[in-house]
Formats: sequence, C-alpha cells, structure tokens
Amino acid sequence: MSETRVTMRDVAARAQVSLKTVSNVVNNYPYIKASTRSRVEEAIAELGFTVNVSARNLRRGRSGMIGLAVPELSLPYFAELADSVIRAAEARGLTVLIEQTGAVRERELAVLGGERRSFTDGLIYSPLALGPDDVGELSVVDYPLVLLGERIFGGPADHVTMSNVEAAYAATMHLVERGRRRIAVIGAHEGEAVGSAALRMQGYRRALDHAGIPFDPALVAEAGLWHRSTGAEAMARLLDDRVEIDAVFGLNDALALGALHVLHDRRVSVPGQIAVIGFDDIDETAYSSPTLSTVHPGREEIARTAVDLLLQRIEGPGKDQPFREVIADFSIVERQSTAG
Amino acid sequence: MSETRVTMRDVAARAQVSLKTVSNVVNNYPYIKASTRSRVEEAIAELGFTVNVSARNLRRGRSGMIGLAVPELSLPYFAELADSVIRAAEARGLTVLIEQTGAVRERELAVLGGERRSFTDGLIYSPLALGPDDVGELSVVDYPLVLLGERIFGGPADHVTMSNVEAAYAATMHLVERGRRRIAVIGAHEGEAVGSAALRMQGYRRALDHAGIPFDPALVAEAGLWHRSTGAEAMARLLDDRVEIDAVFGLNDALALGALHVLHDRRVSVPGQIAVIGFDDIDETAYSSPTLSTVHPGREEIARTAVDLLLQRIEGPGKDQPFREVIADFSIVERQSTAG
DNA sequence: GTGAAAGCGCTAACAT
DNA sequence: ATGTTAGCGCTTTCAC
Repeated sequence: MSETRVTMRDVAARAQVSLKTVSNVVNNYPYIKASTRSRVEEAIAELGFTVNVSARNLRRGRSGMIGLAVPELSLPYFAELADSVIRAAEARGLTVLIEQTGAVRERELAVLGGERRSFTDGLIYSPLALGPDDVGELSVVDYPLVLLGERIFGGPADHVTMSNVEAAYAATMHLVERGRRRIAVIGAHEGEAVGSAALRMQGYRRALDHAGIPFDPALVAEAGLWHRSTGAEAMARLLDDRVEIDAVFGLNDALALGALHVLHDRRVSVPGQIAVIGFDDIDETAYSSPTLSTVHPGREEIARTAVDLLLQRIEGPGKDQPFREVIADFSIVERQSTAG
Repeated sequence: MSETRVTMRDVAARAQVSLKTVSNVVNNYPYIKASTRSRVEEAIAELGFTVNVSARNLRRGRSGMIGLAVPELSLPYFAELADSVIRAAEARGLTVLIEQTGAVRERELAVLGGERRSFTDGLIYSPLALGPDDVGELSVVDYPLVLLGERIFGGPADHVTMSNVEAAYAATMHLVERGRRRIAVIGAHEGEAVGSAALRMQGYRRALDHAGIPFDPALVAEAGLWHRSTGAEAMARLLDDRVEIDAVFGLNDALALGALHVLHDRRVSVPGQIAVIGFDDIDETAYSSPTLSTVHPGREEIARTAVDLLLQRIEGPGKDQPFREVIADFSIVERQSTAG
C-alpha cells in the first residue's frame, strides 16, 4: 500500500542532476537553465515527489508555522479572528496552528512553554484569564510573541489592541445622542482593573460624565463569561429588578444578543422601549432580530498587524526594535437596535 | 538576545550521560535508574531544554499532527466542529492543523496535494464543493484520510456522516405532527443529486408523502450558500410571492436564522403563524428570538469518530481494513420556534 | 540500564 | 549554472 517515500535523491537520479539542483528547482532559485528545470520538474511529476517539510524545517531552523492561542473557537469573535489571522498569515506564506486555551489561566500559561513552541516560529497570543501579575511569565519567553487584547499592557512583547475606552465611549454616546438617559451596561467584572471589561466600563462612565448623566450602579449588570447565556441572565435580572432602563450597552455582541433575546421574550420593543448596542461586530449581529448596532473593532486590521509584527520579529527589520503597541481603528455600526 | 538552542547533546554533557539516555528520559522509556533519570531531568530544567520537534518528526517519519480541512471557520457549524475535533485529537495526543478552503472546488482539491500533507500524518476532510465526479482525485491520495459530510459516498476513504434523510424526515414530521401542512423548505440546490441539500430534500419529501401532503414546488426556495443572508433572501422571496405557508424548514440553522429574522421584521409571529425548524444545533439557536428548534447532529460524536478512524489508519489495527462508513446519531431539539 | 554509530531528507556554504 | 560536502537534532538498531 504505502511505498517508500520519494526523496530528492530519487528525483535527482531520475533527472540526472545533483541533489542541489533539485533543491534549487523546488525553491525557485532563479538561475537554472530552462532545460534543466523542466527535466527536474518532469521527474518530480513522474515520481510524485513532495518535499519533506520536517527535514526542511530541521535544516532551516524555521517551520513557517506560527501559533495562534485563543480561548475557544466556538466563540464567534475568536472564530472570526482565527479566520482573519489564517488569511493574513497565508498571504505572507505562513501556516497557522490554532491552540485553544479555554480561557483557563493554567492552560494559557501552559501554551507559553508548550512543546508546540518548538515547531512554531512565533506566537500570536490572546489571553483572557491572564493579568498584569503574569507579565513575569511573559518575560521568560524567548521566541517572537505578539499579544492581542487588553489583558496585559506594557508587557515584554509587541501588542495589538483596540481603543476600548474610546470605542465604549463612542458606543455610549451613540445611545445618549438618541435621547437615552437610563443606559444599562451588561458584562461588568467587579473589582477588575484591567481587561476589556474594565476599559469599556471606563469609556461608558466617561460618556455619562460628558453628557452630564449621573452614574447609577443599579444599571450595571455583571457577567463573568461573555456568552449569550450570561447576557440573557443579566438582562433578565435587570428586568426582574424593575430597574428603569431605556438602553442597554452589551460589552460584547454575545452579551447584547442574549439581552436582545430576553427583551423579545418579554415583549419589550427594541429600539422602541429599549435601544441595544453591542461590541465586536460579529457576523451574526447583521442577522439578529432586530439587527444589532455594534462597535466594529477592525478585526482584519488587527489580524494583519499581528502577523506583520510577528513576522518582523521572526526575520525582519523589527527583530531588535523595542516593543511596539499598535492600536487598531474602530467604528460604530448603526443597525435597527438603535435606529430612529 | 537569542542564545543558541539547547540540544540533547548539551543536556547529556551536563548530566554526564549519553545522548540516548536523555532521549530515553524524554520519551518516558521505563527502564532507567531513578538516580539517572532525576539527574537528567535536573539538567533539562537547568538548561531549559525542549525537544526539537522537527528533528523528532524527521527521524520518526511522523509528526503527530493531523490536518482538518473545512470551508470556513466563520461559519459557526465549522467553528464548532473544529473545536470538537481539536478536543478529540488532543485527547489522543494529536495536534490539529486547520486549513480553510473557502468552499472553493479548486482550493478543496489543492488541499489534497498541498505541501502540508507532508508534515501531517493524515487528513480529516470536509469538502463542500466537491462531488462524486471528484472521487478520482481522492483515490490517488496515499495518506490516511477521513471524509466528513455528504458530498461523497462510497469513496476510497473512511467516511463519517449523519443520517441526513432520516433527520430531515424527522424534522419535517416534527412540523407535520404540530398540524402544519404548508411547509416551505429553504436551501434547496436545484439539479444536485448529492450533498446535504439533496439528501435533506429527500427526507422532506418522504415525510410529506408519508403524511399524505402533496409536494408543492412553490414551497421550495433555493439558496446556494447556506448563510444567514441567503436564508433571509429566500424567506423574503416566499413572502413576497404570497405563497401560503404555515411552517419553514431551513436546511441548516444559518438559513433558518436568516428566515427568522425576516419573519420578525415583517411582524409574522413565530410559531403562531409560521413555525420554523433548522438543522445543525449551533450554539446560537438556543439564543435567537424565538429560540430555534433544530436537528442535533451529534457533532462531538462525529469529531471523535473521525479522529479515531484516522488514528487507526495511521497506526492502528484499522490500517488495512476496507473503508468504513460511520453514521452518527441525531436528535430533534424542540425550542420555541415550533412550540405549542 | 546505558552507550556508540548511523542516518532520517533536506539546505547552506563553498566549490567549480 | 550546477555539484560536493557537511550537518540540522533526534531516534534507532545493536552492542555491552
């Protein structure tokens, strides 16, 4: 069934050339006589040769593969991010190896020292459970690393993030400008100083301040995990507590979609009685009922930038530069849930 | 910044043992004196040694890595499938390399002969654009391969699929049993003989036959791509054409969710006026408004089975067995969209 | 229980 | 424009 693998040596013998010439052809070395090249290509085709990438990697000391560590692919934001990273990497000739951490601190740390780091040229790392206390773990890292997200700032690595505070400010102002004053927020993490939750809350409060609306703690609903289910639960709690509300800001889309679901269930009209805005602009927001206004975080740009920074650390001119922090652009996408 | 890599040779020198002994320790070879082992482990820790996987792979002729080719991670079904496959593979000590084909025939074929096949021990392959005519391409494959889905039956590879016809029959009967007679179906692919669309349509028609309901072509809406947007368009077309409808069967959840969206927009009550059922049981169906009844296809089981079959082809007792076809169980999940 | 030697398939350096 | 040589880091016989 499985014949022994065809090697370059076989191709060389068949094409009556040296090993090196075959290698040159395979690697598109430019200076090869056309006749030689075609003879080699013929032999390759006839024998069905493909390079052994393990051998190539060993020799080159590089694998052309980068890791992407995300919490979970079943969270749409990360699935879409992975999609974008794979495309961006492909455009640069890199292959992406996805690792799921489950947003568990232990597993997030394990990824940093895992065996996979030895056959990956670098890592794009999107932690959800790590915090500033873990910066130490990052500084022992001796391979190219790009951080994504807002868990760790000023860490010993390149960092791509978005302007969370400004974006949350803009989202809140979007509601304020439409006459809303009792704006609930879903997804807060009490006592947390870093992370998307804290930053987005900051933007929310800043907008209220700016608009002269007093901050009311009763309007803040916690949600540890940012899933549809927790968003739904938080929304239900707010309604059950009979808090007066005319708008909801979900700190991510999943939360907002969960909230939307509960509002629909309870026959609360959106945006009539309560306007809703989310954050992330996942695909689904364009097809919910009603469609969800949200913050578009520039996912593609983030992915592209992360890959580029990593590539520069791997080989490029950025190899020894000080660590850089890139902040991606955002925009507000207005849909039905805040219309009118 | 980057010191030269620590190799087994360095560890051996430090621990005063031979290369082989270090290798034995790293690979958990059982017969090593405890004192030797701990000395080696100490040296490994002190030097921060990790095995070079490229070298190991080259030597072993295996990488411990399997490919998973899917259309797109941004399609929730495939994101969730990828999640499941990664978990199942991890449990067997395998790493998964995801490849996106974009559901483009050309790219689906390219994956089969791609360079990545040379550092992957096998492939789990979920084509969307291929058909029976492409079976030939599969038979030249000389590595372990497991097919997923319903594009290719009786092909030269192991195959994991679900009982599409029976599941679609059950979904349709679910509507019939709730008194629905004018059941529209969204997502048909005209003139296609294989694939999920054709099989699910078959189940639909069989259920109508069984219930003595005449088949009405006016109730069949095409949708080439199974996205929310195409589902929404198809639903809008049906409504605009004023076809009499009391239920909708979306051939997948995305289509059904798109339809749900349009119904909500047009103030059609679900399930009051029109009941809706989908297919796939993606996470989102539990949080739409209303929640969506659907077919649960046993995603976890499919993933686990696929990994197991592949592993058997790679190393196990199944290496030279005839090709197997495994059909996973399904179940109907009743939610609000068909309740009452 | 441990060591010595060979070589997996490829590419980089240095010829020619 | 092509060939020769050496060796990437590891595992695998086969000795001892």
